[in-house]
Amino acid sequence: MSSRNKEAEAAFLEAYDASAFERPSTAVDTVIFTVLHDALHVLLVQRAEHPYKDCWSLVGGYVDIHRDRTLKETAKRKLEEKTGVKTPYLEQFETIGNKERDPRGWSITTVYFALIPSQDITLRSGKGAVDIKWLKVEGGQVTEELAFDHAEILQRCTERLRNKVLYTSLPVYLMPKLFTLGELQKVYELILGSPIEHKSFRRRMLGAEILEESGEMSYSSKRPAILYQLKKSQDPYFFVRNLEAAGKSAAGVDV
Amino acid sequence: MSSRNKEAEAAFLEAYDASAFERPSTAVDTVIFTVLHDALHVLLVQRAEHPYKDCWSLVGGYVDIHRDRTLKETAKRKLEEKTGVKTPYLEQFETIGNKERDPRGWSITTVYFALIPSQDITLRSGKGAVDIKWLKVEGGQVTEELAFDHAEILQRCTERLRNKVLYTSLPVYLMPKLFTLGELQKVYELILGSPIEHKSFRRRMLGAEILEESGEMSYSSKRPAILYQLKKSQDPYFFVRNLEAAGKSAAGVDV
DNA sequence: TATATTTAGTGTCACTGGGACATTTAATTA
DNA sequence: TAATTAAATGTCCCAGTGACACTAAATATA
Repeated sequence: MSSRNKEAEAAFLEAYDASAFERPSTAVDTVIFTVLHDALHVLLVQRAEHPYKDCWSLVGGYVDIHRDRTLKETAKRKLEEKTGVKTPYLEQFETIGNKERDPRGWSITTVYFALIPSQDITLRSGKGAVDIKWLKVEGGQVTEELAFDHAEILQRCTERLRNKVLYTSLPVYLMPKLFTLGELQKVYELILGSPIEHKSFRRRMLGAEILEESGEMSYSSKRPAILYQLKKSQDPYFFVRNLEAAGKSAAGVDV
Repeated sequence: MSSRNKEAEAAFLEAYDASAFERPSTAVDTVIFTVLHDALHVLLVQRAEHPYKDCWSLVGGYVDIHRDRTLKETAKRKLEEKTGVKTPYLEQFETIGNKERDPRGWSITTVYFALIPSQDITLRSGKGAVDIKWLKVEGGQVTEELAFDHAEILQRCTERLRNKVLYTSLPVYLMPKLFTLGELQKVYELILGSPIEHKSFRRRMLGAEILEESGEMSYSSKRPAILYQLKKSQDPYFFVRNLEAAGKSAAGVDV
């Protein structure tokens, strides 16, 4: 539960001089996904300052025109500060700009989404944040109340992820270096929310020629499985043909 | 030929005080496509002011935080000012933000792309533009030198359009109210740059259930053709299954 | 040691969508 | 009246994939 103090926030906004700017504020927010305990999770930080003080929000911040050379650099910088991950799968999702989303006035945020494996990550709150944590995403939603329009962003972004997973190999970026096809399939199923016929799945993944056998095997309880890895210098993005009939209407289109 | 005066521009930039802003400038640019004389065209305006004075550029401008409620409204306003079209197919393409794209300093532009039928359009230069015209797009390029990074934007946006045309019905937004399947197929072929098998094309378009017979016929020289129209309240966006094998790597992904 | 269990991985069939291409249809024009 | 041309349909075949049965290889247990 977040404990947003509406009165303190009102006082803060009272003192805030929005008319000082003729330009919208420009931020970057990143929806950072990972798979944890067999569920899709998103990284959230608890805000240390007004507005939405103490509320949870996506990882993001203002573009720093002195430090950042590009928008994407802003996203990478914030992401690395929080997770230590330097080379995530990072894709621009959409840009939202309007008068209402931030009580301080006209603001623009460019939303990225990142996919990172949950291994080897040590979360750091850093300045500007009280706390930081992974939260389970179910049906595009999270149990905490989110700051600004972040709930809506998360919803749309999750839909986009699901939509892309139908015809791409994006989930490989949620996997550790080595993984079995069974493990990969589980991640697909967990994002899509429905089981996939395993023979078809193997046929498609192997047919896409984006994976290669690592030479090692996974010795769990039962029959060992081949450990695969992403081929070197593989495009970060590629089609794997349709998984079932793709829905009629497309997600992620700004109409 | 544009006649950009580099010395005058240098003087202008000399006088320009970039340090007055701690925020990037925020603009919207729209790649407005149409089909004219059996070729894909893009709408360009000739700049009246520095920088890139007299150069041709995409239709766009700064977000006006007093007039515009949303980013998309900025795009629509500019587009209507130039073409008179109020309800184009308008989709957000991508946002580019960096230090170098504008000589005045850090700038962000959100790029939209619009599809409009070439009928019923009367171009208006309006203020800020010396001239305005449609220019043929060939291989994602145009014969004029474009301002800022607009040549690159056009290139990428054209690629995205082509990619989408492979599996969507977007070209219907380039058509007049009534059109025959033959005419629609020509537009597909012209964007894709390769012929499409006509039986498959009809099967797909009619199978998508997005068109309906208007009741009227097109009486040209030979056998008359059924005039179709877009179904009322049709999603502005929908899949029509694959046209041939979709390429391996996806366009439009910000890596 | 033998058998059950479980997950990994394969074989194969049938269905579907779409490319290829031949055929028919309906108008105009010579 | 026949030729011409684009519109529209008929049909075949093939690739990709869902469905599902089957084999394989390890551990667990009797």
